[in-house]
Amino acid sequence: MGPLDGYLPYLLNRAGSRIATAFSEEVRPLGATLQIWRVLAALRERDGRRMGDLSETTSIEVSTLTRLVDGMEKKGLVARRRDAADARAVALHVTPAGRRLTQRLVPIAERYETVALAGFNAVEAEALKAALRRLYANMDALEKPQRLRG
Amino acid sequence: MGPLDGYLPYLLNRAGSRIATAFSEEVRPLGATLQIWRVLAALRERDGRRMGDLSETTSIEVSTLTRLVDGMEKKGLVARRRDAADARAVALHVTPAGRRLTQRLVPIAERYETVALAGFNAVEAEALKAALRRLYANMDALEKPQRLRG
DNA sequence: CATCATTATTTGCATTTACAAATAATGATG
DNA sequence: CATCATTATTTGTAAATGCAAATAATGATG
Repeated sequence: MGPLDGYLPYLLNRAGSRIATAFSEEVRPLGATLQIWRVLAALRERDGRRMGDLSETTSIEVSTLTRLVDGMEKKGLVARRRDAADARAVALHVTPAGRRLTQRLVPIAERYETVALAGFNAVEAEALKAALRRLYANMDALEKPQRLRG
Repeated sequence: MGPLDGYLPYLLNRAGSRIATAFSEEVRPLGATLQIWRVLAALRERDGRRMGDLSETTSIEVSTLTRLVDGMEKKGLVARRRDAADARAVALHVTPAGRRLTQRLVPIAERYETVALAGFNAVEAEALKAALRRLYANMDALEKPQRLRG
């Protein structure tokens, strides 16, 4: 393995960390954090998600998510409800206050995307996104082999 | 802003987290962690780096790095030395034990790169890396405007 | 050489994080 | 319907993290 800046996981982490740090700093005055934004963004896409689903989408470990949601509930941003279909599960719903905060965060998030992709044309930007999706899917190969059901 | 999976920072974090989690799990039996690997990899590229430099290259916050290095020193992987040129700075050096651990981690790291880029040809892989470097550089625009010196 | 602004690292401390174990509910199976 | 394996979430607890303040050393400046 040669220089760090030819190593993909390094480049990925470096870029991700830099966006994350800058974004965190920027939303702090609004009383938000990056993790809160991730949850709100996931619920904005689809409200009433379960904890497990939310954990998967946000890449936040479930036990961490539980406590993050505790805090968001205290702030009145979301509400836990027992899932109608399966009472083991908890469905999370945004409140009006949560929606208002989301509305303030979306433009910031959009700006980050714009800045990050400055100088990329539409084709290049889409190629990058496609590559990242592909990369994510490729990692299936390293997952603990799942027991087959049935 | 539309669906999450069209949002670049989301894709970036998702891919990065997935690699990070899998890698962490895999190196745990060796007594290593992802952060330890990051430090060792940076020192492998260039030994005797200062803490600040190391923090920048690894994306680990300096105060966190200090304590991480404390632990690595206790494990005998690295040694702190006062920087020759500037006694305010601390230069970090790998020990033989650190080198041995690095040698065991490199093949694992290489495998991660291979798996992540499965199905990419050389041109596509290089394009992705170039895009990530570019994206990282683009974030300069959001940095707190630095006071000019002189 | 004392003072002072600057830079590099460490420490204090409160919060966040993650693994593992505990709890809660489901859906068979007998 | 009691039992049991399975799935979803939470809790216990120790370690990692990050901001802010403290410490240490430098390099002018007088």
